[in-house]
Amino acid sequence: MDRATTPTRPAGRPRSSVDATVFAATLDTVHQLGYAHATVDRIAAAAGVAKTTIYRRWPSKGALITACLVDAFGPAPLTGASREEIMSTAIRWIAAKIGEPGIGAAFAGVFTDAVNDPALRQLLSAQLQDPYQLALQEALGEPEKRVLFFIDVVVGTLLHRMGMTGEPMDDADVDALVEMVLLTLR
Amino acid sequence: MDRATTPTRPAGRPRSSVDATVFAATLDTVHQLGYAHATVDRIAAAAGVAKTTIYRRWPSKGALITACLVDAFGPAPLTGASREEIMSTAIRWIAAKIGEPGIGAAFAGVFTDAVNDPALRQLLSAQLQDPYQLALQEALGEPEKRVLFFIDVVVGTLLHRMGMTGEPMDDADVDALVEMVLLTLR
DNA sequence: TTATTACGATACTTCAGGTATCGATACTAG
DNA sequence: CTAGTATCGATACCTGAAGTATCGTAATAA
Repeated sequence: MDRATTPTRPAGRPRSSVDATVFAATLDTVHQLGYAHATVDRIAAAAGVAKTTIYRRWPSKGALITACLVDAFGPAPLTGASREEIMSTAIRWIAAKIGEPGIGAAFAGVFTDAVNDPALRQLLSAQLQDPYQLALQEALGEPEKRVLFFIDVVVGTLLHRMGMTGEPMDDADVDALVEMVLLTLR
Repeated sequence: MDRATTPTRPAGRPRSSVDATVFAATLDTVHQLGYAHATVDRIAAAAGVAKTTIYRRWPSKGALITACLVDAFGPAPLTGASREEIMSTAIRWIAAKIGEPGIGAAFAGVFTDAVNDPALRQLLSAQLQDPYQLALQEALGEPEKRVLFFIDVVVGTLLHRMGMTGEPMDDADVDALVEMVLLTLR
């Protein structure tokens, strides 16, 4: 196991750097078994790590999944010559991400858990939604309320399709979604 | 307790008609405690009924919630002089329903459960989505794929807002949603 | 060498969905 | 009025999963 090498290393045994391994095992397990059956025990086993090690890093399953999604999404590509192009690129990017194996199910699952867990809802909002919302606000020059509305529309639509069919939205419908949002953005 | 009076009553003690009581207790419990803490035990207690009685009528918590929602929604008001008016009326109707105490949380919760339970997903689709989808297809004269897309957009958006904020969407944003869908419908 | 901290393993607690059992009750049929 | 049948409430139980506690062992700094 490789180690975390910090400039000022504190005393004691250093934490083994297992984040990447655990994230990969998490997505893999969710992909294969679904969110509900992807227990922390199974994720730990798949990562070759003890369950206690996971709970030392993330305080709950929801927090683990959230961190995993933040890692998987990375920064949004808010590129384009116009606001329309930026919005179009962003929608297609999130649609593609949600279509990746494990990510859509993990997203729908943690969202679902968050509905009845205010602490998790706040975490999800702060870690996953706020950064993209702020970046979009900046890139589009739209007020917060309007950007939040667009996020509800795009992410809600994609997750609803994923939840009802078990499959990510096909390209034709993603095109329709882009078109619909652009008509309103203009 | 009043009884179910069937024309040809079968032998044995007749079932007490508790559906309405149980549905009311279900929405009330979900409203007060949230979906996850609204356990079948608590719902049964609130309805003044044994848990076994509930499981004799509905095979799972998901099935109970689904039946409860079907009962709460009732038939959609697909009225209006034009397709635009029909769509507008339908969107405002479902938005208002999801805003009623307990219904939004119950909907989000059972949707959430369905993501990882194919049997429940099929039940939810058959009992809750298909009737409205078919009626909309008929009323709007749009192909199935397009109606399904509209349902994903409208319901997905409303549930995402409900899930992320804990509050139903306000009137201004429902207006924006109607406007957005109508721009695409035209 | 010692103090400190993380590690894996394992047992445990809590809670919720769902099942099984049982005596009591409300009917129908004769 | 009696026998048969199916439901009722109550209760105990099983299973699975999140999260906690404990403990001996391993890795590092001083």
